[in-house]
Amino acid sequence: MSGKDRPTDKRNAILDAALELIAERGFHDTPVSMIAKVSGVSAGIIYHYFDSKDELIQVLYGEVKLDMLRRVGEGYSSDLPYRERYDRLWSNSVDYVISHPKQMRFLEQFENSSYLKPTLPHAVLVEIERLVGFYSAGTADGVLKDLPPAVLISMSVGVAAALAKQHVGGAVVLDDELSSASARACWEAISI
Amino acid sequence: MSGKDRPTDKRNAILDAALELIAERGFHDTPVSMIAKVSGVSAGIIYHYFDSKDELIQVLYGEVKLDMLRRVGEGYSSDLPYRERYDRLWSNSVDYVISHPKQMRFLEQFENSSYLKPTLPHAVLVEIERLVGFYSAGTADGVLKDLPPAVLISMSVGVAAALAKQHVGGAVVLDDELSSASARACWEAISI
Amino acid sequence: MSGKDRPTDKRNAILDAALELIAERGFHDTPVSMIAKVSGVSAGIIYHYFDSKDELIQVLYGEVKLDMLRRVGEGYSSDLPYRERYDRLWSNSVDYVISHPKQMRFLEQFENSSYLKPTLPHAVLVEIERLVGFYSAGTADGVLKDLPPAVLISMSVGVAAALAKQHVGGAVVLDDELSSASARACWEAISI
Amino acid sequence: MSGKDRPTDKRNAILDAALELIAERGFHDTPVSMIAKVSGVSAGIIYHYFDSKDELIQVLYGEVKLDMLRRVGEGYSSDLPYRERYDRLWSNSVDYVISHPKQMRFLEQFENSSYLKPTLPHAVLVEIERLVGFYSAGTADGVLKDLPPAVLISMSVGVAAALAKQHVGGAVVLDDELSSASARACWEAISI
DNA sequence: AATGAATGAGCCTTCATTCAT
DNA sequence: TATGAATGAAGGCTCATTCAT
Repeated sequence: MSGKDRPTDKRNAILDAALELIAERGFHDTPVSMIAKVSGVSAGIIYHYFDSKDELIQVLYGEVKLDMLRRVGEGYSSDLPYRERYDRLWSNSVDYVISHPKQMRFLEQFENSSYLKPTLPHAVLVEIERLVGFYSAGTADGVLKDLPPAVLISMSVGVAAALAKQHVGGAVVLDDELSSASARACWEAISI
Repeated sequence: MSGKDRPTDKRNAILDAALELIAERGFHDTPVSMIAKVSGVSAGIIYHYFDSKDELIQVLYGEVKLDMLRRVGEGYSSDLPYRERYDRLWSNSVDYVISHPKQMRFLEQFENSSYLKPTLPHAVLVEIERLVGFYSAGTADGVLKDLPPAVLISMSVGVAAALAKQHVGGAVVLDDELSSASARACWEAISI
Repeated sequence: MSGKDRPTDKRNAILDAALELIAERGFHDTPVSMIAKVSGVSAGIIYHYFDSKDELIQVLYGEVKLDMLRRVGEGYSSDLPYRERYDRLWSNSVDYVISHPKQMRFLEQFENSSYLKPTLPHAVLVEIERLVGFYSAGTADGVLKDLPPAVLISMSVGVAAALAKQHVGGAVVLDDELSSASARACWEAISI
Repeated sequence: MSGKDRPTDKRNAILDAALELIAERGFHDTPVSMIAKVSGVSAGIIYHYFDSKDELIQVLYGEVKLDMLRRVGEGYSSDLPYRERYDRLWSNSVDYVISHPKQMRFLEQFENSSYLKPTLPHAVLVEIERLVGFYSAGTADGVLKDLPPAVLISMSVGVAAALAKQHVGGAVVLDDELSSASARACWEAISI
């Protein structure tokens, strides 16, 4: 450990504490003072790094959302056959949701709240483009049905995320076998 | 309409105003005083009908959720063939989501907030049982895949709701044709 | 039970409930609505019998205080020797305090609150005069010390009440023996 | 005095204002906002120094009660003869009550309210022990009557306080002469 | 950069009182 | 007389934000 914290460490500590607290308690049961205490900084300094509580949350959303999309797209290569790429997307989605419950709680709260803004950060849009690209290419190549990418996404990655969420909630046990069977079923929905 | 309000009218006015305001502004930008003003009652009387703001919201959730589930299950009869029943569920879901945006905004906010309680009202559970019944019977009759009902639900009604939500948000235009095509695709996912 | 309550019954029920509740919970944790509920009447009707919560409490004070003074002065006769009259006052005081804890709690709260008004009801003043009369006559007859009656009262009845209060609170056990011994001691203080 | 307030000054300003206001207006006619205004601070900061209005009042009670007991016990030495020590306690009590009417109003309100808790702060108990010690030693040494200390206290210091209270209220004029005469009378009550 | 005391607006809730019935 | 729904003025408390140090 270096003798003095780099400023970025403090900033990250704030964001980490905010994520953890908001995931567990919600936006409005998470005062700035509590974020300060948990992250080991003073309340005042938070306003040095962020203009307001609102901006802190927006920034946090951007970072978490981007990280999520990148992990879902990880190891993805347009060299692979569609079916294999699909499986990759599916399992990445399931893995992310199951292993990042705090992030998911945060994202869901955010996206269903009035914090959500109509415009997404550019980097996030780029990742979404990549995802859409897979589906539109699949359609163009005659492998996937001729449905809008948004629809195909809902029928595949969307279902994967929904199932993983239910696994976290205890409503179903999504072991490898059930996950594969579900992936196969959804492939029937989207493929020709 | 009689000249005098029945007490139930005032109660309903409060619930209606709360639904509208919370859907648009969120729980925490909706002070009780604002609910009072919009529903045309005094702030104090709200506490005559409900123990607290929290309880008001819980009651509202129970009513809205129950109404939604009933509308989704409407016109449903076990005499019909599975495919027709499925179509019914699909279009009911799409119709409800598209025609009840306030309710949906409210439900989503609630279910992704710390207001959500682990136990649902009995009447709601009954409706959920009905829905689950369709899928488990389908599996037992060899019409639907041998997957847990919760999984089949996510692959069908869940997708319908997701698409309708995107329609409301403007991301896709879910006309009858696209809806039917999507329903057909999802049927491929869940049927044998 | 007669077929209809006489109004005075309802009024008394209100006063009784108020006494009980205020003694236990204090003035400000005793809403009018609670007095109504405990006394089995509606909140509105209380304002038929009393102008305000304040007046209700003033009336209650007057009644309780008068009753207390009368019981303390009970069986008192100017025919008896001073010492016997003194013993009577002493034991009446002790008895009242011990057997009327609610009344005492109420009186003490009232007399140490801003409810207390500088002027007492006439009937109460009359009773106080009787008491003062005993002491001033005693002084005039050369039996009691030449001290103001108020001082002699504090040294006798006042002490009796204080001891009884401590008995109720559990700080001392004021059995007959201790009571007599204490009465004797105080007699030494006030008598010549 | 330095130009900047030490934090303790603000805390004391709050306690002083609370004492003054509560003594004059009672607990429930003394909003926190009024304490803030009179003490020259914002309403919010009071909750930085105290958890709640209730705790503020409890702390205030502890401080006032302790100060009172210490002043009553001032200049007291077990080297002095009992009679002189008694005189000291008597005059200290009278002086305190007469010169601290706000404190007395506050203490009486508090001790006759539901704020009173069964357990006293340790420092207060220590002072009470000292007082009790005087009386039990007096009894052991055969100077005072064989009565429980609590009883002897009521017959002496208790009477002194009662008389001083009446002086403040205007019911008697407790000049030095009357005070001495009363002290002498009570000494007859408690001494052998 | 950093602290944390301080501010003050606003929120949920209570409750004495009124009034239509 | 009697009810209890309704009102509306406070009150206690929280918390995002500022600022002196």
